[in-house]
Amino acid sequence: MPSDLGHALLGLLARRPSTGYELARRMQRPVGFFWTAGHSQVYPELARLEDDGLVEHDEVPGRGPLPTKRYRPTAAGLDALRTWVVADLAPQPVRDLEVLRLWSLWVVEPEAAAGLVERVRAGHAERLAAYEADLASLAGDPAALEPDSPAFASRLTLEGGRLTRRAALEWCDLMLAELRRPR
Amino acid sequence: MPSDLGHALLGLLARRPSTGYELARRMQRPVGFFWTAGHSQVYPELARLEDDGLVEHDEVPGRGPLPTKRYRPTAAGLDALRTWVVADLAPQPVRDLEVLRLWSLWVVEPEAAAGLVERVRAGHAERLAAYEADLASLAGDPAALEPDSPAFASRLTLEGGRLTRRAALEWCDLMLAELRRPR
DNA sequence: GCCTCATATGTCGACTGTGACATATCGGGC
DNA sequence: GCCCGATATGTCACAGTCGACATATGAGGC
Repeated sequence: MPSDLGHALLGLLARRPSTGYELARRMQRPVGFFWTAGHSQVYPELARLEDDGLVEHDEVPGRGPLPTKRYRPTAAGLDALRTWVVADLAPQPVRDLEVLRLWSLWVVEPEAAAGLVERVRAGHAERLAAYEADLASLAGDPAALEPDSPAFASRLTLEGGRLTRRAALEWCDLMLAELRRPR
Repeated sequence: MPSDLGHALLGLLARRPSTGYELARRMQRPVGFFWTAGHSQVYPELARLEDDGLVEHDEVPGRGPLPTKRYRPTAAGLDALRTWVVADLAPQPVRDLEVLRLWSLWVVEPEAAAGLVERVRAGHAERLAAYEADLASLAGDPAALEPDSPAFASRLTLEGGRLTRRAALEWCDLMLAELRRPR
């Protein structure tokens, strides 16, 4: 039973075989849009997946001090991924530091509060731009319309990011209007 | 320097003095909408905050085996909260298990994928209902319009939840339409 | 009278996640 | 010729989180 991180790695490898180093980079982007991991998590997790027979590797020429290993999922690994994707999932607790701060917005002056909201808004705008850039690069790809293609799933998750970030921007504008309403 | 959890507790106590037990409940709802903690986290964190002089307590009659302590923030605690609210914050990494699964949606049959999306949609709908219930209970409160009132910050965060969950529902409907489009 | 639930505080071990440390090579710019 | 950054794999210590364990009382239902 791999962890969530293990399934994230299986999801990456199902799209394309990779070395641990490449996986760590792919965990920053595009997967980092909704799940992140550093290389110090990736390497031990790959070893566990291999122990469980869910991935296998061969060695390729590389530039590191240790042998460079290229991993790919086994048939059992793909099965585990398919099972996990549609398995029951508990209601997900939200963990959002920005909203936690906004919840205590009333303790500071409206002026300072508006400054905070501006910064939060900028973060959402930046993310929205990243989503739209990635969506644009998928726009011409006919595979993005086929439900059994990775590009299809990529497009849908990016659409989700776009919709939620747009809503977040709308929310920030609402807050700014209220904080700056003359009183 | 308290942790994020410590600031969350200060934010709760700034609204209303509470016992550790009450704080643990309040961390499930309403704060649990965007940050959760169990009582096993709350008690040690309260002790740390008291060591740092940010909260203080008196003992009140109670039904537990140990003395029941009611905590309130000190002046230093309120200062720490105000400072933290508007402090610089690093871009927040997203960590969303549902989206991580959806990103591997392409490995399963569209039928099964649609089932997953239906369940995700139901979770969003449930949360949206909770936000709207809490918003309704604030609707008649004139304090919810005053930026220096806790009710004001509560209302804004709930509005944010409403907007983002509505966007999530819209997204789920989009995915369902694509997965069930005849081919 | 008894059982159960809510009140109430706390500890402990397991797991996860983060950043720093360690090591070594190849390619490109100065 | 030299330094730097990217490639490449791994370990370790620390902090945060979560569920289980431990304990004890008062209130209400049966």
